[in-house]
Amino acid sequence: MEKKEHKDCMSVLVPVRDTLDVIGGKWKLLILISVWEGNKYFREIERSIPKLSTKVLAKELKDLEANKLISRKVIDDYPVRIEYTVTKHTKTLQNVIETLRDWGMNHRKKILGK
Amino acid sequence: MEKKEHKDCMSVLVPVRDTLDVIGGKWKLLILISVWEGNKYFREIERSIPKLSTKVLAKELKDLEANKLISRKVIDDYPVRIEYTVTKHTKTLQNVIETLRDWGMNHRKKILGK
DNA sequence: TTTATTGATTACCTTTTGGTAACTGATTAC
DNA sequence: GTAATCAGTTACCAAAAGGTAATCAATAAA
Repeated sequence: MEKKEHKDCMSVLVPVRDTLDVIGGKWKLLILISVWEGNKYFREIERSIPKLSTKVLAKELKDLEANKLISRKVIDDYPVRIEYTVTKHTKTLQNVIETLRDWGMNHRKKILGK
Repeated sequence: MEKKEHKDCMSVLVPVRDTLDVIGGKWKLLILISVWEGNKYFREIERSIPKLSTKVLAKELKDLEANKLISRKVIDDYPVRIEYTVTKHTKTLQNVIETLRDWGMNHRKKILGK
């Protein structure tokens, strides 16, 4: 048997990578949860997450908006206000977050001793 | 209401981050699945994943071993062989991978049209 | 008039990550 | 003797990510 048969692992890995690209990274989930909790305005979100810079927040909000996990509404008040909120699609992440949390808690026990 | 009450989102985020640190990144899951499928030796794993460099593989295997997701066994044959295998702990990732895959598939539909 | 706030953008720099190629010592095949 | 394979390591360089600070126009308060 010279050559190995390979399972089609790409049909699993591609969507897994999609998910990790969308919610992975240092700030994405932090920002999502801040907005989820009710922080609506740029500065409000910025102040709610220590060490998060303006530049990175602006970029991450764009990414999240492109993935329909954040909606950006322009409010035409005296000073133009921008309102960020989570979407119906964001709520579908609940299960993902819980699964990652549960595995992480179990893993921590495994690694740092029972 | 000047100050907001904040939920304890850290009790969720810390274990979620743990999980993402362990299986996130460009190569970790790819390597894990390659070994899972039966690739046992360093060069064998390296060749099974296009574009993966020796240096990165060596580093990632160390990380995965530190997290008990890969076991490294030295076989004292004529040329010393090293055998990599997945562990019982690796198998507990099945559920996580499936959850990420399912969300990713659903997300793809959402973003790239119904 | 000066200062502060709003939601950002830009230039610049540092840190992290990743990739290339050469090389290690041991062994086996030619 | 020469070449190749094993499991890596090392030095060097390039790309990506991330942080800092200044700046923007609009408005409102002091």
